[in-house]
Amino acid sequence: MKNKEVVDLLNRFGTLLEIKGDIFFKVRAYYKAAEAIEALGEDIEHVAKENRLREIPGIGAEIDAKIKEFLATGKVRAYQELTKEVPESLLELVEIPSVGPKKAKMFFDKLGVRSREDLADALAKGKLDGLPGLKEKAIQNIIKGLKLVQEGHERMNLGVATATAELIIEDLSKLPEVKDISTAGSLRRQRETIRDIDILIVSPKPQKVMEHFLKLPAVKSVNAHGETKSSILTHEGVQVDLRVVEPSQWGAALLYFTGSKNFNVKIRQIAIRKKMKVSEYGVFKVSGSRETLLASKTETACFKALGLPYIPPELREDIGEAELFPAKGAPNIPKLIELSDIKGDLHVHSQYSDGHNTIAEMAAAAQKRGYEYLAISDHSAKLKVAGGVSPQDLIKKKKEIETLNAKLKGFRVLFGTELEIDTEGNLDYNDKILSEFDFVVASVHSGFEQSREKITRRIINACRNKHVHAIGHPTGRHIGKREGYDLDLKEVCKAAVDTGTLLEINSFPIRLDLDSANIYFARSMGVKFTINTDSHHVDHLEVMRFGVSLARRGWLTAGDVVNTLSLRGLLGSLKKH
DNA sequence: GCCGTTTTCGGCCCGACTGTTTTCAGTCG
Repeated sequence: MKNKEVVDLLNRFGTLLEIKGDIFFKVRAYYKAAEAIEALGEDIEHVAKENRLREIPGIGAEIDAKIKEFLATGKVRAYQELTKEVPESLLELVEIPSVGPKKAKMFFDKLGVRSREDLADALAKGKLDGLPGLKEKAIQNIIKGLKLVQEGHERMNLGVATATAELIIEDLSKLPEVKDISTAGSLRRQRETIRDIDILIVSPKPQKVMEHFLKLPAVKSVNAHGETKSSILTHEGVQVDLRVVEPSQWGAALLYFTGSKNFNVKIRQIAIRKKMKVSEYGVFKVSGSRETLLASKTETACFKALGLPYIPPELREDIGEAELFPAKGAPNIPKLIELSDIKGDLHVHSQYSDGHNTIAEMAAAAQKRGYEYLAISDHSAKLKVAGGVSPQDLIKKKKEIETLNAKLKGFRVLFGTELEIDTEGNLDYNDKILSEFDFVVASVHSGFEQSREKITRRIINACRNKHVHAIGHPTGRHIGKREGYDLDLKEVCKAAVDTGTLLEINSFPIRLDLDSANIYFARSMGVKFTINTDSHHVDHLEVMRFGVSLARRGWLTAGDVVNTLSLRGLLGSLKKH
């Protein structure tokens, strides 16, 4: 999939135009197109080949042509022309906090600064002194920003962000002045990766809350602090933004700070059409210069005032925008899956392969979570680095599970495997062995660099085996480490639907694979899913919440996910041998 | 550059904070 490359290209295009000083709406058109493709889920090369790019909202004739040129030649002539005027390396400059397109342009025009290195050099030589609109404080901020960006302020995964936020929320919640508290922003929308943590608080005494916040032990430095808004950096380099609002503004503020940015734009456009206005202070009726407050206390009331149903935070994205804001009529919001719908986990490891805990320990932990079943899906023999289970040990493992099941009440351990799909697309165990398992999830752990055709063929081959129930972590990505392998997801979805094979939503925070855009796309193809944790420790069972969030972001209902079924229902729904 | 139950031309979301300013531009979300 070249989606990410196209997204990068369009974002770079937009930023370079912005530095050049082109009109803002043109710049935004590029950003909007990039966001639309990020939410696509489908392989952009497919879409381009079938000449459907212009069906994507935000892509018109110009960007359509540029994407096609890029896919065909790997280059875009207009982009190369642009970089002659505005060097590509200036993109490094706008990544520095407090340096935007205007300053980047000024540094380039007046000082010939082309990169972060140049800027550091110019700073050291005091060349920024005397530039218009730039005094001591601003220069200090640039120095700080430069240091920050050199240390790396990467997006963190949902697991890390959640842990950080929950610590801070726990601390702030103890204050009697804090009446209500919630995450906002991308964390509340449960995006797979988070840059900054947003926290919203209701308090009649904002000053007290702010004072306490700025003195939290986690705080390393303060970026900004005002009466209602402050921003800090933790020792781990995580930016946390806090807003404090009046009780009467809770709903409007929560709606606003949850975003996404494009979602806010969208509902404001709707408001304008209805002669209304939406801000973080409420939904207002506008007539002439008069504004009358219609709603602000709860999110539900704000949506209602706009003539919309309640839209869960996970859906406030570009994904599914066409369903969310249909040209005619009201959005039809499905009843999304919830964590409490999950009745079991079908992909966890035990000491038989590379897990830390015994089967009995894993089972006890799962039962404690209220599950009805747990499939112990250890690695298959070939994955030696992860202690793959030999055929001889499988016999022992199956016996152990049978003995344990005889003792357990209202709970069943399933005999599973995470089956290796080898570099040629062969499966690790033979059909006779495979027929013994209750559950088989087949995964790719090798040959990541192979061509799209080859990897796709390997996975489709696994789908075609009648004993394979699911494909594990289908794209193989590791957030922050490596992209997934080059996969033709559409073909895999077709094969999955044809053969009744499930696609896994892997909840482990560094995987979160399929991602939400992929899930939304696969759902549209008719795929069914299983949400698993890939736990290697009893504590990992907890990450199921992230998989469910992902499923919600992909618009899934409980009916789309097999491990919401009772044990009987599950066994009945799995591919027949 | 995109888009159309206000429009094929003329619009395109809204506000806080900072640092520099004597009224506002730039940055950020």
